[in-house]
Amino acid sequence: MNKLDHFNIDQFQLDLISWFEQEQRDLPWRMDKDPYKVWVSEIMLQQTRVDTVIPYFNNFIDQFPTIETLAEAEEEKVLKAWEGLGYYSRVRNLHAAVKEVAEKYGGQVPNTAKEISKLKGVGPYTTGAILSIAYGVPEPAVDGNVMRVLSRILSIWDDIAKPKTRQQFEDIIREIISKENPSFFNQALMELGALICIPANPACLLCPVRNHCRAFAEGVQKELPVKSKKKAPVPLSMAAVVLQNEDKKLLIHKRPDKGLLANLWEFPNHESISELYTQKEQLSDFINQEFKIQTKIGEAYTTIQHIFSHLIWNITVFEGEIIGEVIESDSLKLVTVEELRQFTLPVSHQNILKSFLDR
DNA sequence: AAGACGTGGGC
DNA sequence: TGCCCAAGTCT
Repeated sequence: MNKLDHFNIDQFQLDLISWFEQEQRDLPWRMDKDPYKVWVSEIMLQQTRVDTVIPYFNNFIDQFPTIETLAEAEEEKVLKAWEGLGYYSRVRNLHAAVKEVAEKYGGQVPNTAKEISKLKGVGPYTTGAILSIAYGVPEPAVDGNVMRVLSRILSIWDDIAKPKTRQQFEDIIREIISKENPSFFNQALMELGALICIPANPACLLCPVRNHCRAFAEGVQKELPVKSKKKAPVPLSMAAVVLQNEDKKLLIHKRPDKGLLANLWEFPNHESISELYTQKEQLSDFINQEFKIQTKIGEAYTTIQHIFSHLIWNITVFEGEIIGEVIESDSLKLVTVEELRQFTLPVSHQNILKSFLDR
């Protein structure tokens, strides 16, 4: 039994693309088909809502309008333009990949799946999105929307959280994608998922392809897609301190270039390990050894919780003073509140700063 | 394959 | 409040 038996591919393409031509949103990355802008938008849109991305995209393109300008930009500036968007490795990978395109491809984004998919941060979805939208190549671009929409239309009950399932959807898309307009076909599927075929309470009565939809016919649209639940985030106790010197400058530290919040700046902190001695003593000992400074840590004045996708920071926030000299380095600096604006802080540490200024 | 990797919004 | 999500990729 083939899922596509009795499925009218030509009529489906027509109904879907006609709807998209009529109803698509005006979005800044739809102004033209510049492969670079398509690329930037696709990276920003990974796991991120359109409304969140719009201002970031406009600002990013203002600052880095071309491959060349981004390739030549300093990482500090590039990270700053991403501040608050999350998944920061996206922009570090984009930066590295754009440099590669500048050097290896003369500033032209390559137009084959083989070459595009080798670029850092460009996986199967983004490869298909760039190829179809910027170059009109009929390549699948299977994201969460496409899996949700297709699982309903074809009544597919495989778990879309499994990596293997995405491959199966790619195989199906290869069979039904419009060869004449793969760009609109792929975008229409995603637009439909964003506007009509939404996760909860899909607006089937407004759907341009409901006559093609098996889940709608069977009344099971709310049961699809099947998606296994993610593990709950793990709570972690942490102590952080806003340290001032005699000039009221604040001590900040640059995180390592790998892992969580890589290369972002933060206030000195560490994970609380045992109950053997107080959080304050642990923090003090850690900072003295890690940064080779002497401090007088005061009292905790607030607590801040920050929830990531996979963990929760429960941060006890202290204030304190630095005794004597600080030897600054590439990863340790003393800055005024004004100067701090140029550094990229994760939202959790932006909140620590606010709590300090408001205390 | 499954976990790491951010954040803000909706209900 | 708490949970799920939103145009995924890397290891």
